[in-house]
Amino acid sequence: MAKHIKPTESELEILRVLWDKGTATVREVHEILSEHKDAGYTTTLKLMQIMFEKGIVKRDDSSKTHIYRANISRESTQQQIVGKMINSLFGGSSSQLVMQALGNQAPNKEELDEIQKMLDNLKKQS
Amino acid sequence: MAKHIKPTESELEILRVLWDKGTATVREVHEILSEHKDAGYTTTLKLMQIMFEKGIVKRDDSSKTHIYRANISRESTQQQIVGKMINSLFGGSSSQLVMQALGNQAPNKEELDEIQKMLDNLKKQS
DNA sequence: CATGCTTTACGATTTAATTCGTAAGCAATT
DNA sequence: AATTGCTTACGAATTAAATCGTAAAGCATG
Repeated sequence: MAKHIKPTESELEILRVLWDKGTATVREVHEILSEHKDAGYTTTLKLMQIMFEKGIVKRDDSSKTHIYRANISRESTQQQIVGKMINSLFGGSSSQLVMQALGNQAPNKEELDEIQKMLDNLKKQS
Repeated sequence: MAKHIKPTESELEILRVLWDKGTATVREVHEILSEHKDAGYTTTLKLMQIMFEKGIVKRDDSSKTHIYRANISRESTQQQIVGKMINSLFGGSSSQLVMQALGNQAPNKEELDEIQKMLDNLKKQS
């Protein structure tokens, strides 16, 4: 059932907004993106139209101002991209990626506990 | 001092070969790549020439057949890409990435122990 | 209903990545 | 020395992503 779709970098930026907000108009997405990025309104519009053609987003066009929402989940997209990276950059070893991520940017106490819990579970199974 | 270089997907494939072998000729890289990918020899050559111009690889051209080696380390490249992904896809939370990676593809016993060791260290510090 | 503001649609351009054809050089072999 | 087979160099074509300009349509308000 996993969508075989690889969002580009720009598409990912838009998806993040949609994932956060649930639904959004082009204007709303553009406002948020333009805080950190500098591109014209029609650029964002065009990107979202292309994403619609690709099936990455859905839209409600019953009123003039269309309302967009993501059509692929954050989780499946994360999984797809992380899985790909494990293979392409870490020779298939997820633990290498985990080590790198942990060394990179240490999580706080709560997060550590959460990871510990996950680890305990995996240990039981192995 | 981190190189501000973002290898493309194809460049990463070549880097992986160079990281594994240490040094390699275009022919050697191409042989390995063509096991899984289908592109002509001159394509690989051109890519490696471009990588040389960008400074991603070094080469010894003292003999006719040039000998290439990576000019950015596997570790720093991993760090760069993982860091970027944590921000772009996991809202800056490395633990989210870790959870995703662990759920994605469970490590074996030895790897779990290694992760546990790392986790213990981080806990001490926090 | 005219004006102005916002929207979508869409073509065109730009930029970057990938691919390949062809030429030229060099070395070994005939 | 000609042939063969490898190499690099390099221009050019292709493909994909991102950007933007312009036009047309909808809608509110004077």
